[in-house]
Amino acid sequence: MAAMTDSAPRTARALAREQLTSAILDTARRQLGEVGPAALSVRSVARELGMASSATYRYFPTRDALLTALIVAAFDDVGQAVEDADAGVRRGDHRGRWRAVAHALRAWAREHPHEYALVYGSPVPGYAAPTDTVGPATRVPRVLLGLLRDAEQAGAQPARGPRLPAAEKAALAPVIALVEPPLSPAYTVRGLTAWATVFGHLSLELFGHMHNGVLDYDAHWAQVVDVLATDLGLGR
Amino acid sequence: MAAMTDSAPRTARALAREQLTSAILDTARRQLGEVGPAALSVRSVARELGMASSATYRYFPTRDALLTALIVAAFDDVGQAVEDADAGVRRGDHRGRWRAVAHALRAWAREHPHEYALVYGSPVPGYAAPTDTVGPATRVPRVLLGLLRDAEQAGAQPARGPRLPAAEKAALAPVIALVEPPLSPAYTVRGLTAWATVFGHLSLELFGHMHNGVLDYDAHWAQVVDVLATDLGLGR
DNA sequence: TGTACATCAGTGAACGCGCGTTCACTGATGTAC
DNA sequence: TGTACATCAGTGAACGCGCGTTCACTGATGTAC
Repeated sequence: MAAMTDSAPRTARALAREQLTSAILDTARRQLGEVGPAALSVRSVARELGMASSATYRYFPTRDALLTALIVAAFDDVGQAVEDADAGVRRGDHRGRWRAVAHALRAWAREHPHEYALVYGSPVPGYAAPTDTVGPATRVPRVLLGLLRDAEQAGAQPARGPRLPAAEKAALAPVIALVEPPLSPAYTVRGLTAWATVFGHLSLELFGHMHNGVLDYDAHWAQVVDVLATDLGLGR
Repeated sequence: MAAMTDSAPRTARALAREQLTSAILDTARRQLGEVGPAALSVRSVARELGMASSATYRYFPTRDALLTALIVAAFDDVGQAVEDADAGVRRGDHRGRWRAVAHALRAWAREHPHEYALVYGSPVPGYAAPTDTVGPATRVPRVLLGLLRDAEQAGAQPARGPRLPAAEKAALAPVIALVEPPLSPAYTVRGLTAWATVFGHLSLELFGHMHNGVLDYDAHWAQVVDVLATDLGLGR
């Protein structure tokens, strides 16, 4: 008679299913952190959980489905970390927000190098990402764009750059439209450039291409983030 | 009596060995271009060449050795392309050189996406690069640094940025020392940042992370290269 | 120039491995009456 | 509340595959005298 607390799992079965699903996901995630995306195997996950490998097929119909779930989880994880970092800084402190976001992104990448590689590294051979991953993938860019929009609304101006051809303005339409009110094209170009710089630095650092050039990644990263903040015309 | 033209291969055996070695390498390269680094297999290369898989072990003692040779070849290939591009422009035209170099780099990456992934993407699982790859890997950075040094010697100045802490100057010592006379730290920071931007852009583009944001990669790339040229204080 | 021996290239079979996925099955849980 | 049937979860064996690498071998090429 009293209304049930009817969130999804009501029966014992549904509850068990929910738990095992996330147990599989957690284990897969742990193993991913050890062997990397290409070597992730259904059998080995099942082995660690002490179940028959065929049993996992009740939960993920295919290895690709498991990978997709991991990708979504990784995007959500980094998205959350970045959103939290952004939320922890006073709205008007745009440079502070940028720093916090950049720091959170790098910290996440260094703590989860294989997950970073899974979502931002070379594509996993034979795997084609379904559209489910698109939404979670935009969380990080949204934070960055939102912060730039706030800065621009507050009167910030990016460093001067070359003129913007009409072709380039047209090319950027989808990004520009991601936030409301929309970013100016000039700001968008700077934002995309900074975005590339950040991911370029992280990839070069994580994949070992700076070993012979830079002695102190922390110091250099801080400097790069500050250079970008200046180019983006963020406060201070 | 007449002095022999004694470059390395004199006997029929040595000649055959040289030819088969490069036949294996070429085939491996072709297959790499189709399946990517992680899926590259000794057996499949041998199959395509019509030889027993065990025979390849006379030439490359291990799969890793084959991968290493491919990595070196890829670095040399892109290094050559970039050096040629640089050499094709009048020395004093620093912006032109930068553009040519950037264009060559992207063209190479787009023509050889799997080789790009091999050398600049996520590490191949279970593979540890030996020191043989270090030399070829520096060809591209050397071109970039050389061009920046020329620009700086000619009086170019990078866009203003934040002050450089002593820790950062120290961190950059190895890069700074790569060219003679050495680059200023401020210029080095800008150079490294541009380097990260370029590779970040290429990785995001090649690995499909710009699909939903940018409509015209060519236009956007041209713009990014120009923005970087401006930030690097290169002519025009 | 010819012979005897050493070196090398290539073969095919085999070892041992792990993988993704399917299938017929048993037993437990849920549902309708 | 109890019974009959349907649904689901988990098992273990099996299929078929491809991989890296080793090994004993045969036959060709090179070298020393």
